[in-house]
Amino acid sequence: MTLPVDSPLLADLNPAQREAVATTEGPLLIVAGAGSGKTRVLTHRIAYLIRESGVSPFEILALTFTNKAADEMKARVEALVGRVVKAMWVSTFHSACVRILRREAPRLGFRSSFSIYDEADSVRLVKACLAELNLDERQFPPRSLRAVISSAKAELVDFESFAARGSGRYHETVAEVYRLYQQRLLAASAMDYDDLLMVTLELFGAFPEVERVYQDRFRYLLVDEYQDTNRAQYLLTKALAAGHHNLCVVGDADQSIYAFRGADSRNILDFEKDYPEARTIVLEQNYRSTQHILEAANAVISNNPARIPKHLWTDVGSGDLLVRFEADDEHAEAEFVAAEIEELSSRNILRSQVAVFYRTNAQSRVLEEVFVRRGLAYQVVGGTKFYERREIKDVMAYLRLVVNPDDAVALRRVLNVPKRGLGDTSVGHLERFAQSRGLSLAAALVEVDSIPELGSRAVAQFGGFLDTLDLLRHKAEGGPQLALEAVLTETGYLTSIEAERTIEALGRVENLKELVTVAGEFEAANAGTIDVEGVGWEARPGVEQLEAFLQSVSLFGETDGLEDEEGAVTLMTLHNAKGLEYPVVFMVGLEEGVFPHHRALGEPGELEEERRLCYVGITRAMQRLYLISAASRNLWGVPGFNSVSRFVTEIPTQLMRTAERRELPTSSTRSSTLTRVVVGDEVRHAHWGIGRVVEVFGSGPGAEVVVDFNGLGSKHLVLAWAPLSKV
DNA sequence: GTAACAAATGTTTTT
DNA sequence: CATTTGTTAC
Repeated sequence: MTLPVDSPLLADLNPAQREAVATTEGPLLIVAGAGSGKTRVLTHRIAYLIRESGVSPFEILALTFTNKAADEMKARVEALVGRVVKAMWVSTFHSACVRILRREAPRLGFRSSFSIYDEADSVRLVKACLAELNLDERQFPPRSLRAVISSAKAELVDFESFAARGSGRYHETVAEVYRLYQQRLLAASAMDYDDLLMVTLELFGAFPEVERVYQDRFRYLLVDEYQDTNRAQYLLTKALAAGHHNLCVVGDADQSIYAFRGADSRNILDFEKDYPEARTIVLEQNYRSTQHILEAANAVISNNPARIPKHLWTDVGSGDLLVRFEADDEHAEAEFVAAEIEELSSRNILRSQVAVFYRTNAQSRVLEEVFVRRGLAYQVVGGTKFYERREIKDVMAYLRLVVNPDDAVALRRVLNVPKRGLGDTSVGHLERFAQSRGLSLAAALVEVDSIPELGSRAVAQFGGFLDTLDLLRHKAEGGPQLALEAVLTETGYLTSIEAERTIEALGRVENLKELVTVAGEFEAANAGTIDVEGVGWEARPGVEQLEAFLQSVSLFGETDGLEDEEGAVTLMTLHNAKGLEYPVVFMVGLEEGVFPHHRALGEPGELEEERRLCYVGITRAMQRLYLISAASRNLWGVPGFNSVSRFVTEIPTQLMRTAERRELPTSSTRSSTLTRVVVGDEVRHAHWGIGRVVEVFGSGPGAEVVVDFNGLGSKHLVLAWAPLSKV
């Protein structure tokens, strides 16, 4: 075939990349090895469609898995084609579905301002269902029930098929919970993450004319990380591409690391079966890593049976050897990492070029302690997420109630927050009343007068709560920021936290302030933007902005807030590392039982997924890779001795050198470097900042101190454990 | 109804 | 060990 090689968009691409960009028509599979310029190809392809093929941006839909990936793609396409990118749909599967559902969900009985339940909301609802069915939480743990329901939904198994596909008492009960759970979601006009995909597909099934609209509109479809699609995402892709078949999918089966949440790498392996006319282009040249790093990655991944061999190669040279270090325990591990990073900075390697990857979030704690103590700037991606903090969820629940009065989970959450004398007894009466009359909780609330069991005080409090909500609905017309400020003041939430006068409360106030700022920024960013359907440029009224704000927060993910902070080392899980690259990478906790995780040890399938995760980790590194393990590690306060991870032994020894043991400044590696303090000392705490010692009990490392932080609260601390240092 | 304390229980990874 | 849940005393 002939390609118009004169397009500047094809200029600095290799032949395979060029073909991937210019093959615009028909199904196309791009097998993109790690670091092979995948994003570059995708963005150039979009630009090529617009600039060379004359495709309207309105006709392009690009789907990614994370908002971060979507944002990056948008930014890079914008650099190529300009502001017209704002009119394009470049989004995650989930937000694309939300955009469709905001418009179409009323056909299925949902408000267009439906709520989106995150995992915690979802667990709460499962609990409520268990209570309603008089089931024991111990026998049916809500979290695992939610997980079962979630995986069923990812496979598009509704509660009827679920009930039919198994037998026995346990299965029947789960099916019953599933049924009630769905019923409650609909009644609350709410969807969980899985519903966003499943309901969209239901919508397409029930209203072919609606499906047709989106099929016709999106003539060109691009899907990133196709190996991570689950059944629902696969079918959604298929449905949208059914009319025109201009479907371009990009992925790498070796980087499939989400099977645990329903991803099925057969989707990418079977692409050519689904679309017999498909072209396949393989990108094998790696532009990211040194040869040594690539060889290590290839060596590890080749231990997975039944994979299609791939030969990633690079011409950047062999580079440094990988660095291997075995620490005595997790503290020594963290000390080594910190010391090594300091050593690297003395050789002009910036901290922002360094990342530390671990298997589980809990592993970040020791690293953080050590980094704080040594004054090493770092940022953690993920972990306790901002939007999952209690105070944030509380005020967001108020906002959700403002736009969706049916949201029962949000209602239950804030009915007595802040405390207004509506405890379990009163709320229990309300719930029984609602249930007996077949009313929603919101509807029952309006009729509290007719609940005989309630005392006059409770009735008045319920009434006051309703009035507050009305007031908030009124204020919400002023947009997200004003709505939020109204929640903080009118509900008494802020006052009640401030009244606690503790350090923790101070932190919460800070977080709430931050949220107000975020809301303000959201307004600024969305003022006068083009509206969802591209109908025209118009500022959206306050309540609609609020809905959009809630939606963006609901779908806000792990890596999304990540900006390369100047001078800070980045800490994250291996899962979060996908799609990123760093000149220097530390992989820690390379021990059997940690990585590979003990849950995977007996399961060949899961072990292979762990190995792919390892492959992902290794291939993030550009120049330098450290492989670190600890001979002993405390797990849940109990010391454990794990052997070195099989992944380390799978790497040829000639690719590695063993690091020398560094001189460690302190041998008794505990959190605090302080052994002696006196009243009046100024100290710095990892989380709470600077404070003054006001009391000391006992002596030595076992001593307890009382520290007054900023005069705004004080804290009892055990000297040996608290991450304290002298100012 | 709430606050303070004791016990139990749980950790993989995430849109 | 850290958070959440259950129990007790006000």
